[in-house]
Amino acid sequence: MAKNEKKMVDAITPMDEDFAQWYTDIVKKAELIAYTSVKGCMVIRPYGYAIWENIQRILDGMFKETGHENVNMPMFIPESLLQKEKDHVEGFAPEVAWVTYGGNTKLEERLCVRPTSETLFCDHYKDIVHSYRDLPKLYNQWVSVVRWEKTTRPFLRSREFLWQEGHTIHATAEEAIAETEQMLGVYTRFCEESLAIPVVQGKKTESDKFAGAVSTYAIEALMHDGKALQAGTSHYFGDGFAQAFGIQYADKDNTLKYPHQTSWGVTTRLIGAIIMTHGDNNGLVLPPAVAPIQVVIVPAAMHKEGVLDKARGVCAQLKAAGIRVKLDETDNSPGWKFAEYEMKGVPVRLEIGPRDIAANQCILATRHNGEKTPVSLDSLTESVQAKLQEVHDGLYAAALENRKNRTYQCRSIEEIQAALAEKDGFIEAMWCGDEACEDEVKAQTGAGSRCIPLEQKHIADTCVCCGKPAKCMVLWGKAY
RNA sequence: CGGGAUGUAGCUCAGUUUGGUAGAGUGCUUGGUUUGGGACCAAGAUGCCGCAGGUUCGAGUCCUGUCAUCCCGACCA
Repeated sequence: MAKNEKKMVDAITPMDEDFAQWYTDIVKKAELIAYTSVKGCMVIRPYGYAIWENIQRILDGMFKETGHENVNMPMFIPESLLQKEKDHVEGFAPEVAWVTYGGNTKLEERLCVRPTSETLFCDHYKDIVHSYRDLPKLYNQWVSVVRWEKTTRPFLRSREFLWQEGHTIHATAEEAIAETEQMLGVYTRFCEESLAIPVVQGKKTESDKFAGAVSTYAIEALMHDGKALQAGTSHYFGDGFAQAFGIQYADKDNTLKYPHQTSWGVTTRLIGAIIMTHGDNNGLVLPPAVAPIQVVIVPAAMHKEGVLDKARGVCAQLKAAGIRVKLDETDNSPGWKFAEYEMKGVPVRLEIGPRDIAANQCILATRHNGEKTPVSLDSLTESVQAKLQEVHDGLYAAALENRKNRTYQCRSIEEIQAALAEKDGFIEAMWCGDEACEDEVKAQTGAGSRCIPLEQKHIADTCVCCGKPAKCMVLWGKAY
């Protein structure tokens, strides 16, 4: 026992000791990723990819429900195309990867590997949008993009990452703005209802906007270590891209007009958010909606007559009810299996042994709080389904509680410094709207502006930095 | 891109100071005993010592370069 305990401690670095190492241990030991020989490019292993597939499936359904269609753009962008919108190219140029040869032929024009696909969509919209009848186009694609980051971390910042990028084009600014807001809402619902991650919706400040956008909205989540993670973004472009790319449509009154565009995206970073929101010192903790395995069945005294048959029966029954269930029939010891599936964050574990079978029950253990309760085999499916919902609610409540405990309202830079000296977290503080103050707060506290929350609070009358009249409340925090 | 650390078996690492036959634990394979919180015994397999140069009779060990990973900053989903 003592030996076993030591092993488990060795298995993973405690969160409080070294949060970054804890994170790295989890992504490797839960078999989410493997490194490759190219910096910042990782193998997303089956267990990690299965989480992404669940994210995709749910989000894709939400996109379809709101009228979007999937398309697929090429991964190469000619340099001249990338350069059509000035702010956009300036924002992305430093981190694009280039292709200059096709086979052994030097290309006449070098091609950039897409860091994002606004330019490709615009080039296409130019050809297919001519009339108000052609609008809107509500497109999305699930692809990978490349950004040549200097420092990389699995899921949080890799050079190639998987994402979805929605690109829509509308007749009017109002419609486009409504779309931007709608998709921010979709992301918020998804994070809260499927990932059990509470988020703050807000607008980015001018300095933090997406390259080429009129306005950028984002959802911000607070990780377990008190750092902020941007979990999704939604941009309104106005007609700037349309002008740069020459996209025009004839309106009902036969005048030529520039359409208005949006784009929005979430990435595999969401998996990083799940890890850092719900994980603990025993490993990953997955929200049931995206867990590749929702229920693992661990038979005890597996060799005893009837145990395996019963376990298989239970497995089939849960599977028939649409639950993602796995029965582990390997000859590893039960203790090994407990630790293994805890590491992998499986939300619910069922233990079935001779004693349980005799009592017509099994033991149901929940990963997030370690509780074990006996449940009757007669109503097992219902019990498991109810428990999965309970787990989700418990995860969400705990994450919300953590955010609440770590959100500080500050009226001066000194108060911010004092709050962050205790523990990193979100700072709610007023801002005059001046970029110099934004920079000053970051320089003095380490906390940058995360967003201007849609839900505003009145903390004070004056800017936290310069003391001039405040325009709005800003959410500040140290960021990933 | 600056500062620091590390690359040796699938994994964690020792060996580098003082150059001389490639090591341990764990995992893996096989057989047996086990199985209600990471079981035990026995036998076996596994190495471009990150990569490229150099010094040397001889390099895991010394020198130069390079690549990757981790941490801390600046930039970013």
